[in-house]
Amino acid sequence: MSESFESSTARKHRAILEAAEALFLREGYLGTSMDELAERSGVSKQTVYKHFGSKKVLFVELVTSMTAGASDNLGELDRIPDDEADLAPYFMQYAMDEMRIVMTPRLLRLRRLVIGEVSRFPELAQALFENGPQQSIQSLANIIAKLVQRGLLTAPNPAAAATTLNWLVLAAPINETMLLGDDAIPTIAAMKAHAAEATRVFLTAYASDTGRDDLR
Amino acid sequence: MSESFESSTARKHRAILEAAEALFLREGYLGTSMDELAERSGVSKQTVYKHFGSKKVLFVELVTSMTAGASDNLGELDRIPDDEADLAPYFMQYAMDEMRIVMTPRLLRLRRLVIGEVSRFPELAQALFENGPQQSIQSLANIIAKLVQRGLLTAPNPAAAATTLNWLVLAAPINETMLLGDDAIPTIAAMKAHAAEATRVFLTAYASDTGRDDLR
DNA sequence: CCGAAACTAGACTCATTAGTCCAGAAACTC
DNA sequence: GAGTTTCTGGACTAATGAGTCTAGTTTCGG
Repeated sequence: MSESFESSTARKHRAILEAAEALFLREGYLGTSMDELAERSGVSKQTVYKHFGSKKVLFVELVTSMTAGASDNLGELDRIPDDEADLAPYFMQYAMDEMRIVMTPRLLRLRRLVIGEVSRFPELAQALFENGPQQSIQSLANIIAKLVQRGLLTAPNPAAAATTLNWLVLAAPINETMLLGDDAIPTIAAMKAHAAEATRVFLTAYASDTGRDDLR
Repeated sequence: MSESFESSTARKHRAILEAAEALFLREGYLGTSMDELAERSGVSKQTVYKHFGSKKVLFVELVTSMTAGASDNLGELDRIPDDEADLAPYFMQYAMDEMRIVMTPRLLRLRRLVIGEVSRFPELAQALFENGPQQSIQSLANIIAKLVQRGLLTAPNPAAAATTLNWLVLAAPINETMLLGDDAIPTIAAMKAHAAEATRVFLTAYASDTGRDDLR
C-alpha cells in the first residue's frame, strides 16, 4: 500500500535498471559484472535474466531509455521575443537552460560511457547524437528562423546559426568536463558568465543591424 | 643492415607498442587481452612483461606517449598579421590546420578511449586535456593578445576569446565525430566551409571596429 | 485457497583473463 | 666462441566472467 501500486515484479524490474544505471555508468560495459548487478539489485541472477535476456540487451535497453528522455523541454517555442531588446535575455535564458540540462553528472557519465563504446555499440552513440545535439539544434533552428522572419536576426542558414550557438554555449564546458571529470562541472556563476559571452558573440554575429542600416 | 640500426630488443619494444596502439584503440582497455597483444606483436608474452611490467603500465605508457605529441606545431607564432586585411585568411588557415591535426581517426579514437576510461584513469584524461585543448587555447591566446596590442582585435580577455575561437572551430566536427564514428569526419570542402563561418563569427565578435569607431 | 507464475540461492559449465614459471633456443658482448 | 642477456612457447595458477540448471519458496490472480 502506501504510495506504491507497483507490483513486486515491476519493482524488481526497476531495481535492476537502477542498479544497472549505477554500475554501467561507473564501471563501463565490460567492467560491470552481472553477479554484482544482481546482488546490488537485491534480486537473484536468474531474475535478471528473466527480465532482460542478456547483458547486451540490458545495456542497450538502459542506455536507450536514458538517451530518449535526455533533451526534453528545451527551447520553449512560445514567447519567442518580438522586440530586439528581448533578444539578449532570451538567449541568455536559453543558454542557461541548456547547460543546466546537459551539465549533470548523470548525463555526462552517460556521454562518456557511450563515447567509449562507440565501436561496440554504434547504434547507441548515434541515438544519443540524434536525441541530444541534433534535436537541440533542430529546435533552435526553428526559433532562429522565426526570428529571421521577424527581422530580428540575419541568418541565411538558420541550421548553421543554430549549430554555432549550440556549441558556443556547450562546447567549452562539455569538452572540459568530458576529460576532467564531474568535479569540473562549472558553478552557476561560471555558467552565467559563459552564457553571457556566448550570447554576446552570437548576437554580434547574427543580429540584424537595423540600427546601423538606418544610418546608411 | 638496410636502413634499420635498431637492436632486436628495440624492435620488439616498438612492435609491442604498435600492437598495443591498434588493440587498445579498437577494443578499449578491458577489451584488450594480453595474449592477443603478444601474438599480434610477434613476441612472446613473457617479453611483453619484461618490457612493460603490467597491462596498466603498458596502457598508461602508450596513451601518455600518444598524448604528448598530439598538439605539436600549431599556431606558427611567426608571421602574425599586422594588417587588418590579413586577419581573415590568417585565422582561416589556423582553423584548417587545427582541424587537420585533430580530425584524424588516430586522435579521435584516442580521445574516445580516454574519455571512456576517465573513471579508471583520470590522470590520462587530464593529460590529454592539458596537452590538447588547453595548450592550443594557450598558444592561441598569445596570438590574440599580440593582435590586440597591434590594435587589430578587441578582446579584454584573450584567453576567453581564444577559447571561443578554438571551439567555434572544433566543437561541431569533434562532437559529431565522437558519437557518429570516424566515417563522420568532414571532407576538406566541408572543413573549409566550416572554417569560413567560424572565422566570420569570430572576427565579427572580436575585430576592432576602428572604421565604425571613427564615425562616432 | 489453489494453481501458476515469478523468484531464490547456489552450484555448475565453459571460456577467458592477467600474470608466472620453466627449460631450451637465439641473440648480443667481449 | 664463451658467457650473459634476451627471448620463446607453452604449461600453469587463480580468479572471474556470462549464462544455465535445479529444487525449493514466495507471490499473486481468480
